[in-house]
This record gives sequence, C-alpha cells and structure tokens, in this order.
Amino acid sequence: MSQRGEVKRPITLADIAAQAGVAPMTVSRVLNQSGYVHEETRERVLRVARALNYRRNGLARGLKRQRTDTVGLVLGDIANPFAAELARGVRERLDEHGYTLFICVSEHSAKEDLAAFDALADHRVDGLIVATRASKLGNDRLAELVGMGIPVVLVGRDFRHEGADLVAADNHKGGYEATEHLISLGHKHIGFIGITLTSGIGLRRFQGYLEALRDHGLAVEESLIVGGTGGTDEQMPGYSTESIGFEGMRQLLKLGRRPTAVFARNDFTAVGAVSAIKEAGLRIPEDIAIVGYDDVPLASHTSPPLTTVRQPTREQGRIAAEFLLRRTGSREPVPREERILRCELVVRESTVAR
Amino acid sequence: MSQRGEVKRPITLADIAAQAGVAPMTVSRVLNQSGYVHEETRERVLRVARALNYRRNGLARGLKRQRTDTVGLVLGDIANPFAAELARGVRERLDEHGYTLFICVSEHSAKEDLAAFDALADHRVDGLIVATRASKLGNDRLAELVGMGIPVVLVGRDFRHEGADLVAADNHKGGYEATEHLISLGHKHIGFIGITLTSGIGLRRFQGYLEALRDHGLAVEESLIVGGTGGTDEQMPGYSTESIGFEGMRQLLKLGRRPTAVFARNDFTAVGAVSAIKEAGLRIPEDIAIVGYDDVPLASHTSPPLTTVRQPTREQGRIAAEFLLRRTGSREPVPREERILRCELVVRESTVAR
DNA sequence: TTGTACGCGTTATCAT
DNA sequence: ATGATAACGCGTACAA
Repeated sequence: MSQRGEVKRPITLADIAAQAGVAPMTVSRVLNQSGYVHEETRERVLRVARALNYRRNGLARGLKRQRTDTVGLVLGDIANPFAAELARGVRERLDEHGYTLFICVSEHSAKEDLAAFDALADHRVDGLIVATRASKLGNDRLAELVGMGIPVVLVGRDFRHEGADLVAADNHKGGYEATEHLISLGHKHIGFIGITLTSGIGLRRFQGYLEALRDHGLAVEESLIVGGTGGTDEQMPGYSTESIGFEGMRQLLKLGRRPTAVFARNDFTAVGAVSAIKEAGLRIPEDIAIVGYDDVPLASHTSPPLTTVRQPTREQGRIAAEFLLRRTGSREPVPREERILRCELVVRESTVAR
Repeated sequence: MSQRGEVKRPITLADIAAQAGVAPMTVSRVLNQSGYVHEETRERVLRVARALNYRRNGLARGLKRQRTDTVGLVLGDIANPFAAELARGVRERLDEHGYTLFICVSEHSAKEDLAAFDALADHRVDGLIVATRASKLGNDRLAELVGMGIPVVLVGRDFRHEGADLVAADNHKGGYEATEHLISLGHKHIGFIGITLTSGIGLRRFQGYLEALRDHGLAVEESLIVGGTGGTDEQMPGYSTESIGFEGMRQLLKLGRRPTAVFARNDFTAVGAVSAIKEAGLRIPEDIAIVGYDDVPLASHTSPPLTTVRQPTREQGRIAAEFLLRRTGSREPVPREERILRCELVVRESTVAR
C-alpha cells in the first residue's frame, strides 16, 4: 500500500466503499438516501462512514450537481440592527427549504461589494440577496451576474434591474409621515438630522421630510438640515450614528432660532440628539420634540420613549427569500417582482402637541 | 453541434480556450497569472474572457487545489454589537491575506451551530472561527472537525480543545472590577441583572460579581440577583436584552430593601434597567448607581452616560484571524495558543460615591 | 439491489 | 511558451 502521505487526507466515498466492500456509488446512495439499497448494506456503510468521520465534499458535490443549496447574503454593515433582522427573516424562510445562508459583509464599500458578489458567485451560490448601498460599480456587476442567470434579489437598494426582484420599505412615505406627525402637533420649525448623500435610504427619508414640509406650506430652512459625514469612517461602526445625532443636534442648538422639533434619520441618531438636548438642559418633548426611524428595541427604553417609524424588517427578509426561492425553483425565466412595504408611525413620548 | 440546451450554460475555461484558439491550460495560466504566457496570447485570452463574461468556478477550483481561500465565521447572534465588531476585526486581517469570510448565524441554537459547522466544513473552508455559545453537541462536532485537520479558533467560547486556539476577554475579571468599583464607592447592596445559565460569558461576569462581593466581605443576597429567561426566545433579537433589564430592575425595585447599585450583564440590559428606574421616579446615580458591560457606542449617549466595562472586541477578531492564519499557513501541526484579553472599566456618570 | 463509466471545471505535472 | 493528460470527489445514466 502507498500509505506514505502521513498528512491526514480527508475521507472520501471511495474510502468508505473500500472498507465496506461496496462501490462508491452505493455509498453515495446510502448517504443521500436516494435509490434502493439493501438494509444490511445500508447499515454497514453508515457504520463505516461514521467510524471514519466522513464529511462529504461540498465542492465535488456542487460541481457535479450544478447547485450548492446555498444562498449568499451581502450586507453593508452587520452592526446595523436592520441587517440583523433582515438576515433573520431571510434565514427563517431559507431554512425551511434546506438552503444554507452565507453572509458577506462589504462595510459599505463599493469595492468590497464587488469582492463579495464575486466570491459568492464564484462559489456558485444558488442565489444572491443584496442589501448594500447602490453604487455604479456594484450595479454593473450585479447586472452581469443577473445576465449569467444567477437569481438576484435586491433589498432596499436604490437600483432596479429587469432581471432582479426588489423588496424595500417605503422610506419616502415613512419620512413623510414622521414629518407630518410633527406638523400636525403644531411644529413649524422642524429640523432634520443625518442627511447623507451617499445613502439611498436616508435620502428617501429626507425627501419625505421635504415633501411633507412643502405640502403643508412650510418653508424649508437649510440651516435646520444637518449632516453627518458621507464618507466611510473606518473607525466608526457604520450604523452607530449616535455621534452624528449628537453633533448634529449641538449644531442646531446653536442657531438663533432653534427648531422645536427634529426628525432624525434613524433611532441611533435620535438617541444622540436626545443626549445633546439634555446636555443643553432642555426637555423632551416640551422644548424639542424628536422622531426617530426604525423602531429598534432600544427605542421604547430611552427616556422619554422614542416616537419613531417602524419598518417591517424581518418581513422584508422573508419576502426577499421567497422571491429568491421562486427563481431557484424554476428553470424558466421568472418575471420580475417588486414589493414596497409600508412603514408605520409609532407614537411614544418624545413628541407631544405644542 | 449539440447546441440544443438553450439554458444559459456558464462559461468555462474550455469555452474561452476554444474561442481564443488555445488550450484550457493556457487560459488558466493567464487568468491566474501563473507561468509564462506570451504577451500576445495573454491579451487575446483576456479579451475573450471579458467578452464572454467569464467567472471562474470556485467549486472546481477548490476541488482541484484542495483549498478555497475561504474562512467561515460562526456567530450566535448577528444583532449583537460584539459580533459585528468581532467580524470586523476578523475581516480586517483576513482580507490582507486574500481570504474571503463567509459568516453563518446560528441564532444561539446548538442545532443550528452544528448545521453551520457542517455547511462550512462541507464547503471546505480553509478554517473556522467560532464565536457561539458552547454546547455539548457543538463541542463534540468541533472536536471532530479539529480531528479532521480543519483549523479552528474559538472566540469567547467556554470550551477548550487541544487542537483549537482560543481568544477571549477576561469577563470574570471585568465583572469583578465592575463590582469592586461599586463597592469602592460605598455600595453594600449591589444587585445583578441578567443572570442566565446558558451563557458562558454572562456567567463569567456574574462569577466576578460574586467573587468581588466575597472578597470585600459583603453578603450575597439572592433576592438581588435577577434573571432573564435562559431559553431561546424566537421573537426577540438575542442580544437586545433591554426588556430583561427593564423587567429585572422592576423586580428589584419591589424589594423591601432595594439595592443602591446594580451591575447589569451588558449595556443593553443596563439601559433597560435605567428605563425602569426612571419610570419609578428615582434618580441615577443618586438613588441607584448602575454599571453596564461592553461599552457599546450607545453607552456614552445615554442619560446619564453609562459606566461600563469595555472589552477589546475588534482586537479579539484580529487575534482570532491571526491564530487561524498561523494554522492555514503551515502544513505541520501547530501548537495551541490561547489569549485572554483584559477588559477596562470606563467610569462615566451612572456611578458616583455615596 | 448493486456496479461501471463518465463528466462536472479546474489545475499540477510532465512533455514538447 | 504552450499543450496533453490526469485527477480532485462526487452523482447521473445506464448496465447488470
């Protein structure tokens, strides 16, 4: 026997077959529970397989079967509670259908987006769910993958492609309703914190804010709109925008006529703003009312509890998974689907009628 | 030609080779930049490859090369800021070495842990970093994988194996120091919120708490130790333990003699506790002091800013990656390494001398 | 019920 | 500088 290679070589079907005195094919049948195998043979094979600690080779298997029972999920930022909930929804559905989910994180960089798409595509995932910010590079590459016949579903991504499904929350409307809520409470000077030009989602919310102001005959005051760097800050967890909220609010408080209400692009930004307001010795909501966005678990435990806009995050994940399954499930081309989900205003104690 | 199959078949090296008038091997050389290829040939091949939108088949490639340049990271809960930071640290190092990171989430279930290990192992990742809660099933399976020669690094997991490296934060000491801090401020009745029996990490912190009490001659009062369900609550994001903190604190407030200080197992739990304290009309830190754990970004923006214990999370990720690279890098068996990192008490305004 | 032959797409190795 | 061959580990298709 040529047993020189002392390096632990992974066990293969052939190894099992040899020890069990059958053909590799029989072992395959046993392990995949396909075809007929004599009960006695079956047990013998299983015993050997277990004894040798066999693990099947997914590469060879995938290569032969032309599918891997695997789905890739590309996330821009794993620290984002939205991402977590989304992943949960996706997994929930995918699990039921025997798919394994591989998550790649791109840290909101277009370059890493590409890397993630490619890595996943190269490893022949059966489908791809993408929930990162849109970029020219990324969109083009996605188009290529779609062209190659890889099922792709976009989540909350500002990019449409005829071959890829889309699921998103109606952030525009959500922003509109948050703002309208403040207006209906009698506010006329409403600030916005967290404007960024790079993020499609934030931009949508901001547009809703603008539209609500206009629809109700309120002037848009540029000084009431404050930012947050658009760039990718390596040090800072992408979504942990407490600092943006804090700095932004400080800026607003310096104004000659400060806003009586503020709409923050997300709950963390809102928390940062709350922190700045308290630091200045002002009260919420009496002096300044505040609305967040997302309804993260934290939102109901701040003081005061935060009025916010809830988006059906897990639901988006579930739908994304279902859209994908539709595609992996059929050999024929599948017509594109798009689903925009409603957001819901959750009124708590950080807003009150003037 | 048997060109009947109208289904878009993925482009292969052979397709490119045919169109470029060379052998597949040459194409491989060009695409992998290995070996000598005439410049002219090279360009022709590249042109064809680009025109056909070629994507290499990672399965075939991995099968042949016996490595995939891929590392798996198993996380118990993606919503946990700890997990996010950890992943960031891991990626940071792995990227530099050309590895792609695939993340699997197990939602803190031992069964899903196994599924993740297996999926990753089957797809022949070059290594595995595991940061989920320990379980009998999981530990056994990990031992098997280690036995098969797969490089494994454990992060903050309460399980030691001679073939797997370990990196963790010193949660015991952190819990000790948090408690000692409160003691040094004059507190004698110190509560603990968030005891769970299933979580190794939480347990360590709790043990530190107990030890500090004992070392300073304080009695352990069982009524001051409150819980949080140990089970897996499907509806609740795993780490979002605001509710546990909230409910736990309410319970403590009902006591005849309530604690003057509380140590919460993590910052979110602390935030929930803060919320309950305020609801009861009490002040922090005057009436009740509170210490959290983790120093999440939020902690410095609560009111009052939270005293907490910071653990070097990203650093743990980096080290885990380095431990892994050590193993993937060498054919020989590598001696086990273990690194326990110090935590650091961050004193803010939620604690003050009595 | 079991086995044989072949191919999935790639690369290592040797030959030219 | 390029090509032919074989093999990675598995499953499909067919034969026995």
